[in-house]
Amino acid sequence: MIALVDCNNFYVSCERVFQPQLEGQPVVVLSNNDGCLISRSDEAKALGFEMGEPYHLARARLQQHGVRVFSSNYALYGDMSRRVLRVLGDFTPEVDVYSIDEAFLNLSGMQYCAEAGLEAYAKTIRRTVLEHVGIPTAVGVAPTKTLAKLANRLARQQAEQRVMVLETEQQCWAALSQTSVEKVWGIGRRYAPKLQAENIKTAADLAGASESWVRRHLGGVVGVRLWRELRGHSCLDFDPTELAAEPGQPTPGRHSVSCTRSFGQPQRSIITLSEAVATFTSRAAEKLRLHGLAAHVLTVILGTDKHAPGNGPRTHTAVVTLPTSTSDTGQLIEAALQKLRLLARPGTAYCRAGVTLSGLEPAGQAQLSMFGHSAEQLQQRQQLMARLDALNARFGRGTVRHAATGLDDSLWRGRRNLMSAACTTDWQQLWQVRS
DNA sequence: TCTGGGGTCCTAGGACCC
DNA sequence: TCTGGGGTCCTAGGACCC
Repeated sequence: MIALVDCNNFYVSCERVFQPQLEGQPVVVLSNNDGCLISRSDEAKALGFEMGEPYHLARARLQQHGVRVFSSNYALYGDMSRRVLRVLGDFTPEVDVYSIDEAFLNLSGMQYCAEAGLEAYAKTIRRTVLEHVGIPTAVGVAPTKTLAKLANRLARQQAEQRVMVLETEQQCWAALSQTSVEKVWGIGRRYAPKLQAENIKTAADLAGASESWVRRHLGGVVGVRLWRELRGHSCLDFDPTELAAEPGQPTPGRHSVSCTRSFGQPQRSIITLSEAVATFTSRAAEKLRLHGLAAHVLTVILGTDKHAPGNGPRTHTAVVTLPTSTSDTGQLIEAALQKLRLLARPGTAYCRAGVTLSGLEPAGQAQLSMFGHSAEQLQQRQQLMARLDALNARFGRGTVRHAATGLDDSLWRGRRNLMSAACTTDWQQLWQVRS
């Protein structure tokens, strides 16, 4: 059996932990660049605010209803997420982290812990996370990941306990018939109307369709996998995440690492674009080293205004294959800027840029003659990166950085005017209690 | 004026090669 | 005059998820 633990309205919950006066109040959290609403308290949902709604369109109504608005504070949310995962790790040795606010727990073989039954065990998980971290969760338990997601949705509708266990086949079918098909994990805005038109209204209707029908109408192998999962046959890998891993230990299963951002203002100057791309490359390289990985493919991305009329391509990409894999910021920046100069068209206004690193492999698979460096030079560069990361970890991101990232990011940096303090990860922003 | 970012997987067309 | 087929790489985009 698989449990899905989901921290509903996670970002709002994080803000509430340190500002308890927000409890019971309508609260929303914005995306990067203060662009859209990405987390809403139940009170804000009840007022009609939608997921992904543009902030500039919602602003007047938010003000009118006295909704508290926050820019996203990923330093805080990331740290709270790690705390939740640490608690979950006490309930099973196998935790598969799905996103910042969701994780699958493998409960097979945990019968001896769950003697009082899976429902009691799920309630204990929920209570413990709330007591230790202050974050509310919902827990769905079922035979497959897709059914656990479905159980989780139903759990959220429970008044108090927010736990739902689907153990028997009858329980699974009952849950499937209570769930409309567009709520199924993997059915998005394109497939939902198609299924409705075929008179498939509920998850049970879909599970009851024939395999060949599903293969034909639901994207081939992807649809069949979903269909089997709904019928209780596990098709999605359970891929335990190494929670205790020290930073720098290779993280398996990852295929790419990116850093892309929208600019506060459109940018035309190659100098500004270069500084932004160098900054994003540095950040991606940090992530790479944190996961103990090295990349041998780098993609530079430039995006024009995706909301402007016209049919031309909205993103332009250029791919570099590096001589060998690396996680060295300097080498990655050099490669990225070389490509950027070929990609950027003079006079074009770009609204977004980024870098994706792929072709990942565990770092340290000695890459001699990398960019013409000897083994000693290579070792020195690795030590340099380790020092850089240690300094930035201690004194804050960007304390020591490459000159190519520029001195002034105010031209291109996105807006984040409403941010709460990074009160669990930054000594300068510790939580203050006034008497 | 102002519309996120980070992922995965799949498909399609053009250029190029043999 | 007659103008194949298979492969790779690149770019772009679609679909889905959180």
